[in-house]
Amino acid sequence: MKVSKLLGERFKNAPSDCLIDSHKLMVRGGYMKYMANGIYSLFMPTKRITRKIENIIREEMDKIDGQEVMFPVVMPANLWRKSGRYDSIGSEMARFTDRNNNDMVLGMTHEEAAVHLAKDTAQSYADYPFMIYQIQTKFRDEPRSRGGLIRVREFTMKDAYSFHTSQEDLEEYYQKCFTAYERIFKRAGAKNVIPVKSDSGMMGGSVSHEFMLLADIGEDTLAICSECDFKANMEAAPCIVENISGDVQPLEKIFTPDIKTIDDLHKFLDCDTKQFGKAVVYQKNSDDSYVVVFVRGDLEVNETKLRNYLGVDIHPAQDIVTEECGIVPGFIGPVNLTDKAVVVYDKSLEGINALVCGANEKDYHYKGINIRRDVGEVTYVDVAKTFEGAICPVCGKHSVTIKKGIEVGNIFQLGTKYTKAMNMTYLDNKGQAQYPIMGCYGIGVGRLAASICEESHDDYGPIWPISIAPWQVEICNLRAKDDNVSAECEKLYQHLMDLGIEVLYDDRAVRPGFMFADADLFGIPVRVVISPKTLEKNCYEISFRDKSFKGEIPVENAPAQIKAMVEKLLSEYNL
RNA sequence: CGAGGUGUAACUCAGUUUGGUAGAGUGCUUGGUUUGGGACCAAGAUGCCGCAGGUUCAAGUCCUGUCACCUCGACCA
Repeated sequence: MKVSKLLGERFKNAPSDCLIDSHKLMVRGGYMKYMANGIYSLFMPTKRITRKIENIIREEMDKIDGQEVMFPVVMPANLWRKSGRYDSIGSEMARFTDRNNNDMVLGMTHEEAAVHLAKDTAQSYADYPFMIYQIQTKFRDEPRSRGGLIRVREFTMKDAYSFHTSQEDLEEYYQKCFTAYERIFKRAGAKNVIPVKSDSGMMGGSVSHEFMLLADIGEDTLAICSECDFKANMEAAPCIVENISGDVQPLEKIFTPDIKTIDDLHKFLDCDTKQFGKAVVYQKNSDDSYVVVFVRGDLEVNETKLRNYLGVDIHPAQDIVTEECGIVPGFIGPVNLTDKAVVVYDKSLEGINALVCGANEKDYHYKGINIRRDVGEVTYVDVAKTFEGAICPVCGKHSVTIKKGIEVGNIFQLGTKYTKAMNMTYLDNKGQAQYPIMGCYGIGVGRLAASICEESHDDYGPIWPISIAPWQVEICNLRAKDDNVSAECEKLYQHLMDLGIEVLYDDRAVRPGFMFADADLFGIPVRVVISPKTLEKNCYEISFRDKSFKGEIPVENAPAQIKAMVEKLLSEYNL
């Protein structure tokens, strides 16, 4: 490809909306063009990158016996009614009616389609297990997209669905897929991708992992043990703390005028926040009834864990009217609390002998609360957010660290939710009808490309790993108006292409600085510079985008040498 | 959905307070001089000033409404 004909403008200033490096560089480098909120067109370099990522994914999926298929983007609502998700999913699913007034949806995930496709053709246990996958456009009407390709509404995703006749078989395949994912990310040149245990939602019992590319701009928070293998999404991470029991004290009501927050109370009483019981109020989405959660004063509530424990959806309480519910905001405590609310005690309070909590009365708190003595036997559950320095739930050391990550892939043991809902069965070897057990496995292709840019760039542009780089070699013609130089460039360009190398040739008559700035934005691993200067010495100048190599090679035999370099670079990504 | 902010050229932005010919830099076109890290000179093209309504002799500027986008939060199958 010649740069003079390549569509896509590269410029110095990124639009002010671009807040993260990968977004800035990919807009500045002519990789993508904004069309609407969360919707982008992609220029040729990006298409080439994502195609390479897709091919890596394809190869790895095929290796674990995946069958590539294609589901429709537009599906009838009735299919989604069968699984119940037409109603349970909110406005992130795009819906419309066709000319006959049938309800239709745009695919945001394809469990229903996968079951629909497989259901009538996999009726015997002998057909199992199998996995089908596709690489296709999804549309999810996200409340808010951000970060360029990191979080968009329309995106390309590889989604895979496996079907099994036993949980053991699913688990075995799940592990294979896990390994395949690790290979995919390595081969694509993503250096810092780690698998973490993730929240499996309210279905219970299911196992799922997310593959997280560690990056400060990541939207997910991860709890990672610095001593052992424990890695989990914050949402799913147990919070384990050491409680200081302290001495048993008498219950004492104290006057705390207008002291409503833990912070105020801490200043007022001058004691450790670990001795406070913090109350956080939620409401059930279903009927707005109240849920009061008590956690240790220095901790926060993990709403995902709370949601899972309650088994219903909740939201933070709004506009609490004491007269109606008996809850006194700012002064909530376990003693004499209204019975109208569901009360949840976090494990962090277990065993503390004397707590400071609200007295459920304006301007009063209790000191010396002993839950067993003053409230009775209660159940303690883990609903607190873990934190930097918390105790690792696996190795037991104070070694939890908190990091940010971008979710680039996830794998999930689905179970029979969809096969049951859509009545997909097979006959086992005893002639009994059974529901297949499913797993599902996703990778966001564009997000992965942007994430790799995020972790692999400098101030001047992306540094693409050669396995996914839009081209392997860029030729910079430093003097396009010089016939000699141009002829030499053209010759090398043709020669390298004949050798099967992907070449971008910058044939424009622009100043060197301009050309180098663009080359940095292209981020192509190997750069060949040809100018009157280099030809005088009868050589080309070669440099690597990651600055790991710079040198000159003689003109004769250059194509073979360049090919060898490319192959050596590629070999680092061949697993 | 809540709070805040922004809409003027392909990009960055000025102009809005105090109404009076639509601006700058970058990019683009043409010609020339240049040529190893975003050159210089000259000439040019590019605007529904988000949209609608209103006030006014006159609206980018004031008023009302509306839409879009951005940030934080909520949400995230």
